[in-house]
Amino acid sequence: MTTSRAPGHRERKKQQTREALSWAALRLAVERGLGNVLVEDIAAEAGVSPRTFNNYFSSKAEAIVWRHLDRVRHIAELLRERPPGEPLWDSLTSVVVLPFGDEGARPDPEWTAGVRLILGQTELQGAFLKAGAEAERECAFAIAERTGTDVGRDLYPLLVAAAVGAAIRVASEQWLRADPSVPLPTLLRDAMGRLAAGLPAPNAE
Amino acid sequence: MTTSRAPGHRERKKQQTREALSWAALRLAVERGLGNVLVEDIAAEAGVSPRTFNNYFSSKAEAIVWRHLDRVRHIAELLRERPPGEPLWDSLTSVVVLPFGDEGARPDPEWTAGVRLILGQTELQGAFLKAGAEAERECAFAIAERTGTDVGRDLYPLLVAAAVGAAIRVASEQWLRADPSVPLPTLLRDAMGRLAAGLPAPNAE
DNA sequence: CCGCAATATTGCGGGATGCGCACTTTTATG
DNA sequence: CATAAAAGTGCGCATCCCGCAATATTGCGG
Repeated sequence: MTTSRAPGHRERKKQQTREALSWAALRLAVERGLGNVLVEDIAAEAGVSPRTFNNYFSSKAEAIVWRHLDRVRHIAELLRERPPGEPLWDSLTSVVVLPFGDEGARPDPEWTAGVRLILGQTELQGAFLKAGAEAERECAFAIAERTGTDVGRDLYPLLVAAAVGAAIRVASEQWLRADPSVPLPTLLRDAMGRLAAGLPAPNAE
Repeated sequence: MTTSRAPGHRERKKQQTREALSWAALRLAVERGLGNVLVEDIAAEAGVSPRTFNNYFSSKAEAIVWRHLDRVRHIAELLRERPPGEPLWDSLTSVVVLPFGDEGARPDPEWTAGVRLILGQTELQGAFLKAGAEAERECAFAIAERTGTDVGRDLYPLLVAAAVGAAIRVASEQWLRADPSVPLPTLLRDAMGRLAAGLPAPNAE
């Protein structure tokens, strides 16, 4: 649980194995389809026994989605590093955009394929959302610190975290769907801006 | 079993069976714990063969969560029935609160137990969230009609739907956690109000 | 540098699941 | 009433998830 006083070198290798497994799972699933990948294959790809796979992940889906979770998890940390004076929603927006590369940056085909796989395969969506929810809870704590609220009693921090999670999710979906490719950070900023503005109905026209 | 006398309502019986299965799954899982319930038991409880269970649901989790999905699904319909003049967020709030009973109403122990089970058991959360996401997509269409936007091109309707879904989720969790029981509709209104207000940081004090 | 204790990995095995396939029963239609 | 369509059923298999116990690896103190 507490990561602090470990000598690290052992934990390090574990994390390495975990990453290798997650990576292998994603790669195989992308290239030959989720249904045609056995746990056995993933383990082989990562150089461990099939049984070991389940020491790290309790399902294929969990393994594939883990990289995402790890990524979004950083958002909470990043949020804590923001200058305390900054308005909350400015912090949130910066922090949400950050892990997804700079505005004009590379799509990163590896990442794109992963997102496409996850959002496409029905069986992964559950795990994906669940991972997202976990990440949200961590963010909620950071938000609570920031706003002087209590995760246990006030609904505010969890609500904000969930809303932000929703924004990320929706922006990502739209990003994949967008025909003339629009940079994800742009979509994220748009979504966050609307949230902060109270999601007013767009003056249609 | 009741043979529906009216012709054509084969669909009716199917729905009936589906409901029986979902109901049985929920009931058994609540009373003896999810891990101690076999598909076989659920099927027996509903009076069909185990194989038939999988014709309706592809997992225990899906069966349990289905009732929830069915419930939330109505929100989209309800939204379409609102007077077109009403401000969007007023409509949304009404419609969100509606399926969960009136303000001062019954807790409905059956429902409470179900929610508690779903939010507690890790294995159900994925399915639960996935079902929620599906419901959100349906709501998005209703919102798009209402606001003259396009689900395929604009990110607005999906964003609003996802935010509303987040509000429902968070409010429900808080409702279970609340020590001096607070009515769920109250929490829902609170959450929706904050969303519509742009989730301003509460003036701490 | 060595042996010991903690921890990680592995193999085995069983219970349960999800689903394809073919067969039987029920229901709707002409 | 005959017959086709659709739902329910039984069987079997590939896979999965996990507990348990044995083994290998790692880190630490002497």
